[in-house]
Amino acid sequence: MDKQINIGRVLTNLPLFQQLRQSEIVSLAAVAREVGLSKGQILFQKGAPLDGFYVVVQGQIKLAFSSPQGNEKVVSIVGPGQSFGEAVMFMEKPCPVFAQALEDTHLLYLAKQGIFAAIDHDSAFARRMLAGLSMRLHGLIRDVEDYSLRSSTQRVIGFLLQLAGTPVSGPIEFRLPASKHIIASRLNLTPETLSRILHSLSESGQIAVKGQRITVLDMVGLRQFDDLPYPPCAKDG
Amino acid sequence: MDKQINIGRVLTNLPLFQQLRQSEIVSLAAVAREVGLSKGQILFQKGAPLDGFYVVVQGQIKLAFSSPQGNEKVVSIVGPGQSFGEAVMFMEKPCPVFAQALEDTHLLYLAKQGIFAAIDHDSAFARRMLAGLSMRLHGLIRDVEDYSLRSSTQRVIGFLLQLAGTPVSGPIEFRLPASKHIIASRLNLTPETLSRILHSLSESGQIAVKGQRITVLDMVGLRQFDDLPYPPCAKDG
DNA sequence: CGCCCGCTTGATCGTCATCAAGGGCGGTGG
DNA sequence: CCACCGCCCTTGATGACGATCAAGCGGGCG
Repeated sequence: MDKQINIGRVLTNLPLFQQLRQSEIVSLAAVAREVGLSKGQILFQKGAPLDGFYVVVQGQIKLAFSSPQGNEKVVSIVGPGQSFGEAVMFMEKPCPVFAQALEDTHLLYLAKQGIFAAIDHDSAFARRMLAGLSMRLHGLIRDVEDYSLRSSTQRVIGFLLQLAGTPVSGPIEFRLPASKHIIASRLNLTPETLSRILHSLSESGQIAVKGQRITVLDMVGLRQFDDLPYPPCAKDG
Repeated sequence: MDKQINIGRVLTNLPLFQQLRQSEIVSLAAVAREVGLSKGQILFQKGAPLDGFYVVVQGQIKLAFSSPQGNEKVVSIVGPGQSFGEAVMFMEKPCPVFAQALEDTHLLYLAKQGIFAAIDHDSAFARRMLAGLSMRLHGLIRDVEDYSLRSSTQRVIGFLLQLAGTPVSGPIEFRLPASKHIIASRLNLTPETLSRILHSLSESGQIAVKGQRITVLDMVGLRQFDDLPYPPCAKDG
């Protein structure tokens, strides 16, 4: 296995650590541990304490919880360059979600001692952590907003538009970042409902679906397309 | 108006600033501004930038957003000693919610320059801010969990139990922290549904309701009471 | 070739929102 | 002190959205 990764290099490329001094990167790297997970493996269970946090180097981690009835709700899908677990680390409470690898995944584990040291040395780093957590918070508020006052179709549309990226005119193609039932859960839908919504969107000529491959035909049109199954004219035919 | 508040004293009593040196409290107090709001007044609109954050000295602030259709969803009800807006301040992005006084309210506004200075001087303060944001994040995740995989009855029960405080046996009485339609929105319910649920809970002998005054008759019983209108035996008669 | 898994499609059901009135309580004014 | 009004809250009837249950389909891989 010569796929040995250069921890310092990975850290340097993370947004969080972008402006850290080299010496600090080195000390962080010293407390970093590599973690390999194979697809389906659980990294930690809901309720576990965390003495550090994780950075995804390669692969994908899902954060989720499940109801007593066995239903599972995906809170977040974490990809390369992104991190998770900071909040739990700072809070020193049981983790509210569990973490599972969606594919073979390579992580870095950063123990809190190193992070605290970096905070002590460099208040700009502290600010960046604060900004990072704030972004995370913002994202969750968006989720709450979505779940609270948007229909399932609107959530799907929002999700697709987000994946499509910067609004340009003309068709855009991309892949779903995970299997459809994972996406469905992330959007608080059943797989059946997601399937029907994608179907109806493609029937109305807004998108094209081919497996995980989605083509948004017209971003502005899709954004307008708010819920209206048969809006103007043409109820017949 | 001799009801002049002592800013330093208020700050000292906040959990966030508990262990700050006196000198730091003084410099924070120097950048703090008092803000008075009367009931119903909007503090800031959704989308506004924030150059600092707020602490509630007295009164109540609701944080909410509203859909294009005019529906309003309360994200949080902030009471005395609690703060809000930190995340937006650190993020330097438009605020995802608007803030409105639920009653005549007295706030402290802390400009970010002062906070950043405190972070620079005292990394323990930085950690406490990080822990604070992490708690907030945790709370939002709980909300998402509630909305995603709990029924409306379960959400109401959870809310009541939280208000009831530490689990003791025997009846506990308390007041709802706001009018019922605000509570309903906070729980992602319509007022009608909340009313019906409270009614059914009191019919089943779990609670008693008198205006904003709630009596939980038995906390463990209520916690068990998960959704089951006719749970054990007796399907007949 | 055949199996398994992820996805789709159809039929039905439940939960909760919506629409529409009807109380009750507090506040104000006569 | 009583009458009136407005605001919450309640109660009832109905409907829609999305979940659930139950098959079918298709494609990748052994």
